[in-house]
Amino acid sequence: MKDITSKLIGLFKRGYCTPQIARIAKKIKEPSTTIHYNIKKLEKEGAIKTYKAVFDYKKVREGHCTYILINLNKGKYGDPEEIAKELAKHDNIESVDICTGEYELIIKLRSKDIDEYYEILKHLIKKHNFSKTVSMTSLKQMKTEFVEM
Amino acid sequence: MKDITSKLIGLFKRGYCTPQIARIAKKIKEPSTTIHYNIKKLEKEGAIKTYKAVFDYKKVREGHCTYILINLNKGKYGDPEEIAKELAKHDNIESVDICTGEYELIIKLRSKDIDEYYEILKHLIKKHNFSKTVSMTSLKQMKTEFVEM
DNA sequence: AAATATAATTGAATATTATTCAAATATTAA
DNA sequence: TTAATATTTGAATAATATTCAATTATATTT
Repeated sequence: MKDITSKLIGLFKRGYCTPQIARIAKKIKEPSTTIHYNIKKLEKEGAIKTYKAVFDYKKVREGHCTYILINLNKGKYGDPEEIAKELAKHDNIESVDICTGEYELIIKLRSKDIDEYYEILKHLIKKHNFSKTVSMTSLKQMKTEFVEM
Repeated sequence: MKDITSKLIGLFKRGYCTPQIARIAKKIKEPSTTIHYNIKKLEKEGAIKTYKAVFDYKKVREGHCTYILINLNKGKYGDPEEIAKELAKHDNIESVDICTGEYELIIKLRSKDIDEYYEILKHLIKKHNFSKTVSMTSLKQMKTEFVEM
């Protein structure tokens, strides 16, 4: 066996998809060349970042999902934006936002299970020296990435 | 003018895209028929929910982004799952999770600006009778839907 | 208001890509 | 070991995206 599946999941997580121009043309009853023109325009303007897949994350071994509110340690440990950029590179982190309110950062972390979640969080706290974290684990995901589950 | 753009954004928010089989085949150096077979399998299993676009949300009039932590009013106002399902239908809400911790729900809300955000939140509080909400507005979105910004 | 420039729409032709099918190979179950 | 099932693959076909040139609409300038 070649395990093409996991390669596909990796690629689809952030790209390797494309619009269905013919289907859209039928749907909104316009010529496909018009649709094509307008899509290319959105892409050139940078309004569209990428085309990607949305998964049933339980079925792709990322069923555990936690929102983590983070307080950073001020001073010598680098500025929040740098830390946020670092976090954004992590493959298990779906989103990273610098926020208003009690916490400086909010991240959404997906993992296989609670054990993997714990290992990742432990590692992140150590690496970036967070002064405080509050975790909210999802018991039921009703909607993700604008897609109802 | 036909304003095809806003129709496209609406459709791409949750679908009307498809995998690029030929490009994947080149990338991982396997025959495109093999890629095709494996993708169809993932789709049949329900592992892939949809293919969609990710936007630069500032450029599609959804630049304001807030995480809202919610406490529900117990009792007569319906169970959390029903409310979550209702919220999930809302077009400005990117995600809805039922959570552990101090708050029962966490939602991610995208709007044009702070005024629209305020109107939507006011409406939601009134409609679903939340007992408490805490808002964390994103000052900078470093990553969304697994896509770095 | 007219003239000009720019942007958007569209049909026809072409290039690219997905899909189907049948056969071969590999894996799993009996 | 055999039979059943799942996966891989090349060749042929069907469907789709893309290019191009022409038309129409919109915005800008005089």
